[in-house]
Amino acid sequence: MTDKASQPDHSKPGDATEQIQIPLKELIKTRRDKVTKLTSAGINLYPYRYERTHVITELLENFDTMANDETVVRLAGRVMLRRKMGKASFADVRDGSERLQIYVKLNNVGQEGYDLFDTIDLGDIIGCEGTLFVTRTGERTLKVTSFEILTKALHPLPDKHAGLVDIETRYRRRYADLIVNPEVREDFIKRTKIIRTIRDFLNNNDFLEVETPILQPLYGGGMALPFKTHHHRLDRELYLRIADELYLKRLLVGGFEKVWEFCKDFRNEGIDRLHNPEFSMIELYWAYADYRDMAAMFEQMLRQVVFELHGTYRIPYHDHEIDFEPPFKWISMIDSIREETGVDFSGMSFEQATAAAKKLGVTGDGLINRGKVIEAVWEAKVEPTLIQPTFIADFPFEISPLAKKHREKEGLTERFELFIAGLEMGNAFSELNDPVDQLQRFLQQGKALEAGDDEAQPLDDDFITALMYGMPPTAGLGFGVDRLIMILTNKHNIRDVLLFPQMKEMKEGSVPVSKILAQIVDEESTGDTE
RNA sequence: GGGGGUGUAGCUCAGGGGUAGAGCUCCUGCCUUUUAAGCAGGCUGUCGAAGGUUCAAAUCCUUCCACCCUCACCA
Repeated sequence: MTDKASQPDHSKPGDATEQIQIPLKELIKTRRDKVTKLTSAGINLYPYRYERTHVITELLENFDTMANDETVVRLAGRVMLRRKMGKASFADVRDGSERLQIYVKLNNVGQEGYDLFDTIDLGDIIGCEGTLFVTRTGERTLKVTSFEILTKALHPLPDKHAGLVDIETRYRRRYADLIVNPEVREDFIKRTKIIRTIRDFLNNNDFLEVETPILQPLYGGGMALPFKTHHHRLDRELYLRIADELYLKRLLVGGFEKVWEFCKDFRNEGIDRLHNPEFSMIELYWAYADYRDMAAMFEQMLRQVVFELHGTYRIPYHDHEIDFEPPFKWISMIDSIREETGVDFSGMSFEQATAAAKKLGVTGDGLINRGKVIEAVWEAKVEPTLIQPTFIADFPFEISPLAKKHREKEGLTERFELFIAGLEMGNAFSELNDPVDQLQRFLQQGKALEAGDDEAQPLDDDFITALMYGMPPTAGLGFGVDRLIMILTNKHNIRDVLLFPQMKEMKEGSVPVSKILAQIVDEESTGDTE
């Protein structure tokens, strides 16, 4: 078919004059040729709108009645399969709700219409009008009396049976993944549903949804490396937020008593199955409450979200069944270590704790204070064992610079984290509101920064100023939305709950599709075809 | 960053020093209730990239790139 008389130009890759010789080009060209041919025949393959009477689920719900009444209906969707038998054809059309078979017969659409239907490729988006009937094999079907092409697809669809399996392509071209893998679509609908349920819960509990800066002059509220950027007019460094905590607390100072934010946060750290550089957190702050109150509310929220999605409190996650029926287990960090190892770290000095940790086989570079040592022991010995929802409470003072000192326990803070299936699902404090204490914590963090802890938090002068105006006693909570969704949709990798996960740049080995298209169009205009 | 694995047609995958393979897609023909429609015929490849070994490399070696799993650190 293709004339190979002219040798491909073996110039450098990326050279625009290089002749692309791959099958994909022929597939695209075949489709493109249909467009030019039909366009010159006066048919617009990219029209502006189509008047639908129903989406497919609506047709299926009222199928018998509408079939009996021979109601004329109009639907639109993508052609997923085609079965041609001479002068009649079947096709499967999928819209945003469901799939339906259509039946296109020469007698019903005329020669011109049937010829047009012949040009349709898998992936094209069409609109059709007709009546409903059931085939003799029992399949509910639309008998088409007229149709039009609403969008011509130039790129072929993945395999109609096997679908799109390659994980890398699924992430890089999520649109293709969504077209051919309906279960992926379902998972992302679940994501939206989960977030909506949380939003409803917070609204119903009189929490005010607010928005605070993503571009921050100073980062804080978490332990992480930030993304840095530069504002030209202001000529100053700005950071993408790693958390919104310090801004929400300023609102507590300002008199809002229950606030929350759905926040996109950014952390300049590794990418793996649990981490994406941008991710979603929900943070909420509740005046006149403490961390115990927050734990009770968090339980109720999760309970409601789980039930809303699954209709039960016990859900599968990999090899486990997770039971979300409150109350969740509550245990202090130090007690949990003692339960697991028999070693009691309470009251230990830095030196004693280091020695005890060493005996347990826990050592490391970053263990620069007592709190870090205890945390490291806990992470090694306890965290992996936490399958059922468990609150770990009362973290060491040194690793909790924004939490209030524990009202009874020396060296600890009023802080909990929730763990489910070994994943951290939330972090909450009785929020530190004594400006002097907070100032001292910041100064201590400054020392940690100097000591090589590059995740220690910088001093935020305006935040201290705000606390000097007075923040009421407050409980605060932040939790990772993506991880919660992972648990609730039984996904092992954060990329499966992010529509467009961060990927490295593709550098070699593939021809840009747009370049193929540009070359085809170029050949059309120069008449250099066939 | 360490260890293990993968990369072959648009998609799903075989092959494994000597002519590049299959199914689906696509193209042509037949077929007016099929359904992964069927039947007959046909087109299609920088075998991830760059080097090396060899008479000969998709295959063996080295380096690099991307992706997956895993370990260490962070949500």
